[in-house]
Amino acid sequence: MRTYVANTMQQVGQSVTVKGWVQSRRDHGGLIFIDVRDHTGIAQLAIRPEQAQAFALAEQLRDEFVISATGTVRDRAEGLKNPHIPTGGIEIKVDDLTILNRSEPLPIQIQGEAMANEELRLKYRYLDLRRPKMQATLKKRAAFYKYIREYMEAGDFTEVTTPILANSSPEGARDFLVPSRVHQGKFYALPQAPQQFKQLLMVGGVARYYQIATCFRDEDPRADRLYGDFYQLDLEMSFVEDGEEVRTTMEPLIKRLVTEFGGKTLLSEDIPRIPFEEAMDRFGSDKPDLRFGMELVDLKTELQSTEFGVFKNAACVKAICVKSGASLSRSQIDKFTDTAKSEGAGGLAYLTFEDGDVKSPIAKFLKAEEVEAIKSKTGATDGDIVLFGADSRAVVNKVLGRLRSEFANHFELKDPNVVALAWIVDFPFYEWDEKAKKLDFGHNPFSMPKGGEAALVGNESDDDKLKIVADQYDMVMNGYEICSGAVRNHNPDVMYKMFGALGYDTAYVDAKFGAMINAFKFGAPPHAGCAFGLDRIFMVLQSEDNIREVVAFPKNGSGIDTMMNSPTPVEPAQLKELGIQI
RNA sequence: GGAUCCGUAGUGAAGUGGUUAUCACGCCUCCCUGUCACGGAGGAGAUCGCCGGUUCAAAUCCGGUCGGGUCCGCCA
Repeated sequence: MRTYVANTMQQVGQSVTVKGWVQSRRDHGGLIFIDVRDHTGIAQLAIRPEQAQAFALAEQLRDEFVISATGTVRDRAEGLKNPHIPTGGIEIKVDDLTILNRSEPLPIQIQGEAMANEELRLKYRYLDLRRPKMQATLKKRAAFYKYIREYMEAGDFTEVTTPILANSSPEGARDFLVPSRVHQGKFYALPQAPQQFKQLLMVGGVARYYQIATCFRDEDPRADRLYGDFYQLDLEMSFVEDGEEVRTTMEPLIKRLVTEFGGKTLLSEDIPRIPFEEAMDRFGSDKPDLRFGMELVDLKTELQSTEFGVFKNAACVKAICVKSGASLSRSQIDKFTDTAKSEGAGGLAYLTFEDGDVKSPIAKFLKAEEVEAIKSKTGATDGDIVLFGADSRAVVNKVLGRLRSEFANHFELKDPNVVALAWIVDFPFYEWDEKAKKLDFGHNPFSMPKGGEAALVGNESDDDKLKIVADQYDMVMNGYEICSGAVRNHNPDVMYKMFGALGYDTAYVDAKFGAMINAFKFGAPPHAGCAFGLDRIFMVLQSEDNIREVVAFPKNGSGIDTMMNSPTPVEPAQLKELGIQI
């Protein structure tokens, strides 16, 4: 029978068999030590020439050979103990050794810190997973799911699985299409989210639904966004009064995941509700990191009569004050300027307050009282730097919002042990699509406008429509969007009107969302819900800044699985059977 | 689709125009009875991602290309 390495400590004086991998071999000529590793830890084997067969085999061992060793557990003498590992007080005097499998030298290092070369780690992920940190991550993730399920079950949510072979949906992300052999020329699509199914469950009388759902999106990845498939805690509740009911139902879970499960500290037990417009004004982002201040300050009023052209001609002038930022070197400021430009800024104007004086390339364009007003409004004191954005409101927010985050990184203001949560509410229903020069849905076309059908009355112009607020909410965790939800539109008439406002007629809505719109005609209860991005939440809880670190087999940044070599071409015969030509 | 950074033995790194490209780990041979990232002696292993250009001379400078990271677009 096999004894786990971690349990050998309790078996002193007894014979045990341990099985695992060779972590290291220390061959002293007449005495060989083997560190054997299993999923519970590392223990030392001692093999002497008296056990001739075992000794001969031990001489052949190399790193990562798979072995079984039987021997007696015994206490180590004083001075021979290893304080660095839990089993350091004992060792196993081996009588019998078996090589279960051999191993070539590993193409990656699995001891110590993770290698910088992620490409190789992913190609040999099955080896990378032997790393204790990765082992711990997989176990922790299983516990994470269990914790969530227990909360949902206790909250009277019913887990329902929904189809993986679903329909292509015209809005949103690019679909993964799946050809049908039986119905040639027709395609399924992998669900970007179980959105329509869960709403149909509401119509079907499921009071509270949840699912740890696999979602599929064929969009370019980011450090915090996986390519291809990822996991959401998807949920929906019927007969809710408003979005607040969903938020207060789910908020305790997230708080407990942060504290009880994740062992981190909440910035505040009180989770703020911040309207979208306010978030954009104060933080320049709809997913602000609230662990630090450095809020955007509007200076248009203070600078209304300025002669400085850059400020005078801009629709919007805002600034952020970076505490102790006067210490930044010229080249550091140049780097932040490049960042600002990449976000659409023409440049990056700034004022440095140092030695009771103000220093800046633009100081000569500003009147003394203007500098004073800026200093006062931004709260700048000696040693600070104030940086400006002057452009359209959208550009200013984007630039300063990005800089706010970058400066926080630079000055290490993001405490990794603290988690700041916020609900961003009241998203605009429609957005102006600058490329297409027309209105489009902001977030989710299935949301209820705040005020219901009445919100649409009298709003004929694009400007009016842009003011319509959706009953939509995101949860934000340390600057990451971790949840998106809404009170859904369960009224077919309102649905037709919301699409109609963008020029889509009834026939279009019926064609694209026929099942749902039809279902809503048969007594659909009011309902609301949301979906939490589980990979991303887990990433933050694990203090990782790359989401691939918390996933067993992620695709790389090009959407390729270099380990399995997918995607791959397929046999012509397979294509023919599906009626597909490339 | 765009921007930007990176690419040097199996692995991780050093090397910013000039002898035979340096180091650590790993690998091979030998020695070693208390190590624990054991130690000692010796050895093999790199057309410096690829192609082209500049130069008397290129890992190094320039252009292109391929691969990877990050960001923008995109992600209802």
